[in-house]
Amino acid sequence: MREKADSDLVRRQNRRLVLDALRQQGPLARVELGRHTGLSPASITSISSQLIADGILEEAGGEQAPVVPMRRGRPLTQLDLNPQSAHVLAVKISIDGIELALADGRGAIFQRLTAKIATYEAQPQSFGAMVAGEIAAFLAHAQIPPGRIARIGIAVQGVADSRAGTIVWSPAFRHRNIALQEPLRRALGIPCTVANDANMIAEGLIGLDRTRYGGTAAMAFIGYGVGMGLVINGQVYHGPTGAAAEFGHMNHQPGGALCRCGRRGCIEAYAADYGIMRRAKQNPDDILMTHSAVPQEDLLELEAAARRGEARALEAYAKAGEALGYGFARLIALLSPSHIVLVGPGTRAMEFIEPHLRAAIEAGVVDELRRNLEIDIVPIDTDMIIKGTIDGALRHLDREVFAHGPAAKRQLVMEESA
Amino acid sequence: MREKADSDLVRRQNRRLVLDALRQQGPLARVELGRHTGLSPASITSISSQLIADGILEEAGGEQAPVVPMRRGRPLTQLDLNPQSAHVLAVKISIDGIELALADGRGAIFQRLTAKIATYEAQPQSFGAMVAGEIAAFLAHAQIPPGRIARIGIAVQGVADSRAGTIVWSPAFRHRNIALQEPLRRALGIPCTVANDANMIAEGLIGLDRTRYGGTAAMAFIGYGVGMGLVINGQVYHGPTGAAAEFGHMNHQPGGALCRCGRRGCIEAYAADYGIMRRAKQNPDDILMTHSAVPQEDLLELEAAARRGEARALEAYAKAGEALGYGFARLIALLSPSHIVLVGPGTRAMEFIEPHLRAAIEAGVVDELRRNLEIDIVPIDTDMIIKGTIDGALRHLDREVFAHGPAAKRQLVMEESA
DNA sequence: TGTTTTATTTCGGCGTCCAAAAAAATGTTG
DNA sequence: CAACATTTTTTTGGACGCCGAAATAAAACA
Repeated sequence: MREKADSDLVRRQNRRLVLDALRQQGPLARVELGRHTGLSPASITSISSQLIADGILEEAGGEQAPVVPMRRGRPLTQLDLNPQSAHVLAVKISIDGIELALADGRGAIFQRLTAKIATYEAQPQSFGAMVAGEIAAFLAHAQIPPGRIARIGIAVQGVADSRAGTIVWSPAFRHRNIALQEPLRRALGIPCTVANDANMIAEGLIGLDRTRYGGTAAMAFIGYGVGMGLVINGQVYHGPTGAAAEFGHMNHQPGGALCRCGRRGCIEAYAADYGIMRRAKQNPDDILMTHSAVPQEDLLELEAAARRGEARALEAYAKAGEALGYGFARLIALLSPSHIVLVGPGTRAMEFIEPHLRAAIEAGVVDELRRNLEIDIVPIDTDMIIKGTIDGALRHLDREVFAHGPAAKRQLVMEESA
Repeated sequence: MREKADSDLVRRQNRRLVLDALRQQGPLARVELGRHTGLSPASITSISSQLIADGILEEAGGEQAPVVPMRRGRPLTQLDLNPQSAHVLAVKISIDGIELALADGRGAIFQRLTAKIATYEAQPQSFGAMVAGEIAAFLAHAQIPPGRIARIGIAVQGVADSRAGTIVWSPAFRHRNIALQEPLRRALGIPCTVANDANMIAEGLIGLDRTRYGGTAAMAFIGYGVGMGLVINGQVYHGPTGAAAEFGHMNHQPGGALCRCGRRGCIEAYAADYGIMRRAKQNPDDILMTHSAVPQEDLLELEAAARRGEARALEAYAKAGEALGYGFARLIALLSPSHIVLVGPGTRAMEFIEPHLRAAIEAGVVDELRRNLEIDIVPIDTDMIIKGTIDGALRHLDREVFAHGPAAKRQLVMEESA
């Protein structure tokens, strides 16, 4: 509510409504678009024909299975996003690894690559250029000119400043404040977004089910770390500085267990892989194990131990549940979200964690505030970060580019009349 | 971004921009309105003349001191809100007391009343009618017909459901779920908002300084209880159920001190008047003193004791600071607001609380997240709740009524042409 | 009194929406 | 198989609100 309204805003908003409906629902006929957006058939005709002319939409080829084939009247002509409208690139950076995925305008991934890249010892001055190099090589190999890529989304563990386009702090890096947006823009000429990986999961979940998660929800990722994406009024919340929802580093216990971030008592220090493992092995609270990830075998063995009923394993999971539960209780007191979603490999052991988690929520927050709360545990999909990054990049494109329409339009009109 | 855009939306949005600018800046000339809103002079003329015709604005009488008197050119004609456009009523309900204030369309209070009213033993079925009775009597005495009141705002301690228009739980009531909106609408025919008192303080602070608090900020009230108003992207956050930002009942310490809400370890149980007093007197943590407010003399005496350096008083304030500080640390991890504002009588003892509060924030949250954080301690103004309630009601009117324009317009146009 | 300056209003054009009517494309039926 | 029914889509004409430019208004200055 800061922007002045004029016919430009009207066009932008309504074009975006049409694009949103198609992203959400898949191919739709014009009448259906009218129902979804509230616009009249006349307006839909006008908007969609412009979007088609702009190369953003296309009429679906007749091979589309007619859903309701036996009906009188003129058949529906489905409209869909034009996959050629633009390509987007999702980049996921983890400890000493980088994952690239190239998607078309509909979000379908058609090329991907996983590569080693030295992150932990990387220098802030040069890392951006290194990533740009990886991307350039990947695009060259895929035979896609960089100009076809409309946007790059980068997901990274830790604190990202999405405004400045930098990695503020990440467990994957020894150094701080690593710029990415600016080096990539310089090297490749492509705009880019840097975001926390959990925020991208939230972005993906919104794409999956907007009616469920489109209100106010908290998505917690539990695994090698504890992250969160916060959805407030249907938007992933980024906060004034572009860094927020650091649930993993929300304090649970003053002066408590040592966390990777250097503070004491963070939720992550109890509920991330390394925190659980540390406790299960009865290692002291104030010692951090190596910076590399906890081996998968060890985690599976711990789950097996818990299944056998071994007290130490159960106790470690209980403590994780308690830390998570009190964290959620505190979050609920502040925001009272309608959904809390748990995702990530850590949910494998949920049977041992959940009772303590729920008990802590009950002990920690007034009944009234959690009356309409649902807790969802979503099956693990390691690709969710990549998918969410692509979704987010495409929605950004819709909003900031496609909704505006081509800047050249006025000139074309003038040429015609001349 | 759910609403379809048409000329109706354009009118609404731009009328609202004009109203917002006037509420924020006071009287403005048309050119200045143009600068504030981004609209062209032609549009401002058109919009303002309609708003004047609707009785919402008026041209300021010449008695207005010309700010820049010696200037060439046609002098500015100031426009201002018409105080007669509507009246709003603010109601503040506290333990066994009710406060009423009647304000004009500019927010100036011109009539007020403080009365006793039995809240604690009030029945959920009848309390709404009782309040309606008080209001009717007040209006009769003020010789204002109820039809002149466009909106009632009710501020109450505790958890309010602003969607349902009820008091969900409040320390001022023994019973729960007390309906207000519906009884008032039935008895008086006036729409009404029920909100938490701290949210209304936030509303008032936004009105005071929108550039400072119009982004993302947390306003904490410290006094007989601990409340919070959360401003997210310039809007007071109400949450999906209409109840949120229950900072006072955010857990600080699992299994800790008993709180008025019945849970253990809430921040309020350490930082509200009764919590501080309990600790200073070394009463056990799990005993609640009477439900009446802590006497003012006792609080002043405790402050004096702290000033004399008495250990028990200092320790109680230290504990309060720690509870508040860790609460803020947790809040910052989630939302990283740009401002935290402390208001209320509890800030009188801030010199004893603040060092511990700041130490807890430092211990509890990564440096990066609090880099752009400012903590403001705002001088106590007991009237802030009333003022904020009025501000909120007027902004609601602007948005939902004045921005739309009269429904009769179409008919008028048709009559003219006939 | 005429000139300069600044504020406001008027006028004509533009872009987008919508309702209603027309056109298109197909199924149904005698 | 031609006329009718039904549904989708496009076309047409009118409304609304914005804007730029020109006109008008109201003062100070000279």
